[in-house]
Amino acid sequence: MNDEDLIDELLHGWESARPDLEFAPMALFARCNRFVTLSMRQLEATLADHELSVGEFDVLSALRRSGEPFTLKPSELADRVMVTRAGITTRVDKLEENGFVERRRDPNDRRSEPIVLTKAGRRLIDGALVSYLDNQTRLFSGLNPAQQRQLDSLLRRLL
Amino acid sequence: MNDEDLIDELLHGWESARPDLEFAPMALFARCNRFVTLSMRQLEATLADHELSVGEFDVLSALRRSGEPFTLKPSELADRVMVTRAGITTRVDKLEENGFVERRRDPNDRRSEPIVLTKAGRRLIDGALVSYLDNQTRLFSGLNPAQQRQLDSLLRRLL
DNA sequence: TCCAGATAGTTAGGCGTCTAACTATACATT
DNA sequence: AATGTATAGTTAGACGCCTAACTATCTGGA
Repeated sequence: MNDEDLIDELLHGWESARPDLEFAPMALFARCNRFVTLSMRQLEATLADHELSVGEFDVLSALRRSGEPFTLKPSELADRVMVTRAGITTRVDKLEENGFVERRRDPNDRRSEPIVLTKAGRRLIDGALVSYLDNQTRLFSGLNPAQQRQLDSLLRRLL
Repeated sequence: MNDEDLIDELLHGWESARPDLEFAPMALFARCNRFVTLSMRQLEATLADHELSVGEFDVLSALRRSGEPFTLKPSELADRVMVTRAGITTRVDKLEENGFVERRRDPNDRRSEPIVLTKAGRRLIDGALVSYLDNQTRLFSGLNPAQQRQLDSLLRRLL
């Protein structure tokens, strides 16, 4: 039984239990959700080859794409990675322990602890990025370029 | 700054940091992910009006659409709700505590503990279902029916 | 200058899920 | 019938995120 069947089964179950209601939007969302969930699992497996969790990858990514000097404050990271500051604290704890980032001091504001990507961190993210992009490309390989643009435009409308 | 901006910013950040790589699929997935995440938050808020978590709603749903006598074994629930059995145990614990389901005994197999929807549970799910469907309909209200069919067909291809 | 309120980050505690180990029961083979 | 293996469900412990409370520091107005 594949995923298609599972969601169709959900739909048919409801339609026979409550023929008075309209379930198409529910099934549509279920498919979105399922796609994202399955994709995240693949992503986790891909990044595990680099001994990175998705959360850690996201932090290193934000630092990497911020450009020289690859430094962001925890609050900036929280905004970009869309996680609370508490979440950033624990991710940075682990990354620092493994030597991929360092906490510095801001001479102008002693409350602030800028996070900087180390050389090892940069090597790691640059390597993992290639695997990540390969994976994302593969996710959508069932769609031709025109269909990918179509999906993108539908999602933009939804957001 | 809305979500569109956030993902476009992600894309532009990468494109200037690594102009040698192709980031369109990454951005496409980011949009899928963001849509699902935001939608789940709305769903949580909607179901909170009925004092239900999404997880509990899923369990009651599976029982409701299984039809008379609204009974499923934990292992069947786990398959349909796509959660491990351990997860079902804790959800059922809470639902049972609140009187929405009951654990019965299977005379043919004493290992098995069929879960049955109570009258109160049925009232609850039938009420919450309407809110849930309203919410899902609203999620996709930015798309016309043809666009919704288009999205559905793209997702089917992806899964 | 001093203090009230804002802000940066961490810590504590809770929630929901997972995996793995465990208990109880059923079944199949001899 | 006895025993080894499979199956149903629960429990234990870890993980990662959240919210809320906390500490330290900064800033603007009396």
